[in-house]
Amino acid sequence: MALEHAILVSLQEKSGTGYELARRFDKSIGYFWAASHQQIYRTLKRMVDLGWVDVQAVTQQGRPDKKVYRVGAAGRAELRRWLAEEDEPAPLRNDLAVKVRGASMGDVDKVMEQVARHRDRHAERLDVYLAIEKRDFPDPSNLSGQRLHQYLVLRAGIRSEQGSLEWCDEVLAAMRKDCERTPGDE
Amino acid sequence: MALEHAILVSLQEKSGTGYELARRFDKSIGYFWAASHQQIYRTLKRMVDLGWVDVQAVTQQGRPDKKVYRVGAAGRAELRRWLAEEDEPAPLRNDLAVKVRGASMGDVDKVMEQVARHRDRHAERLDVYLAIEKRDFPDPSNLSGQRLHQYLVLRAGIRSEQGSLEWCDEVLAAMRKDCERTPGDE
DNA sequence: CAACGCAGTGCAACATGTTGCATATGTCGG
DNA sequence: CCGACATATGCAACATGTTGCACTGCGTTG
Repeated sequence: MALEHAILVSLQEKSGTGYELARRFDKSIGYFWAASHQQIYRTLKRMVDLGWVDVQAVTQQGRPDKKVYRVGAAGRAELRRWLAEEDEPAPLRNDLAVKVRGASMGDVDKVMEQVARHRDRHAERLDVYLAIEKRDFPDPSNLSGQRLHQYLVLRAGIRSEQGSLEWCDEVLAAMRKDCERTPGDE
Repeated sequence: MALEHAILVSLQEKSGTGYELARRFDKSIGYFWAASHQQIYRTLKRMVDLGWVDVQAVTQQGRPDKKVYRVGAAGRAELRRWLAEEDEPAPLRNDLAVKVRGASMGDVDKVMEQVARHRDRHAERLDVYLAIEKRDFPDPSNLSGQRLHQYLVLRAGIRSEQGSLEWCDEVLAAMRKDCERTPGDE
């Protein structure tokens, strides 16, 4: 598992509260590892028990108190261990593909609508990523170290969305053509 | 959720036992929706309780008895309902990307080894998919209906593996170049 | 003959993720 | 002034997925 590890990476980049982490997981890190705030709070607690992170309560005025988390020595060791660990690519879970495979068992048009909707979502995401690329990494060939790694992860997001988008278009084109050829039946 | 629905699609294509389903989920359907046999047995039981599928016990000689599952009317209705249902693309969970993002917090070379291993895995998968494409769909432009849908799902697998592979190569190239430029430090 | 793999079903315990709710305070707009 | 929104943390119940084990009986291989 890796939510702990995603949190370690994020906290190592910058210490912060559970709340702040939750917001990071709504953007940047969250683009390739999703997590809700409940999951984050629960996991942070466990990580404190494991000794991976240290907490520091901070009393605030005008705002609720907060707890700042920092990666400790044990956390850094665990992170290094995990980074070097061998693991297999996670098996796929593509529900839209399941729908396409079963399309003829229901309303084909409705399935095509779903594909079109996903297509648009992927296009939106892609726009977001491309905007970030343009804004934050205008000259990618000169990046190095941590900045380079951040850029490469963004590239994963871009490629992934582009791939999904193109597949949706391929599906729509093929299914439209098939509808024309076999009008009204199936 | 969709394991039930993936099972409905698979059973609708062809009735069978839990064991047979488990093997299908090790190939074809399983290429885009993974499931273990325990999950499948448990889910089949629930689907019987829901009235979506019918069971028929078959006593065999020389082999353990088996239970053949068939999609019933309620199951077909549920499948049609789900196929038409709107849902959002699932959030990403890319642990390799997390490792790349955190690479400089550990042994960069080890992370590159992981990327290279994933690269090879994706290349293997891609070969499998391309072989299936060649064998089962030599002339894709003439497909229609269910066969077309099967083909399109295979295309999703091909595109996905190709995308992952290319990303791994991009990462390896960029990180190697970065290592040469900043030898020994960081 | 023992060990292993295939066919076949299943439980129990655990890990992880989701959903809904609870709680507190300050600011800002209508 | 009231409600919405941001800040900030958390529990409880549930759904889903993972891991390890148990049991049967046949055929093959060492």
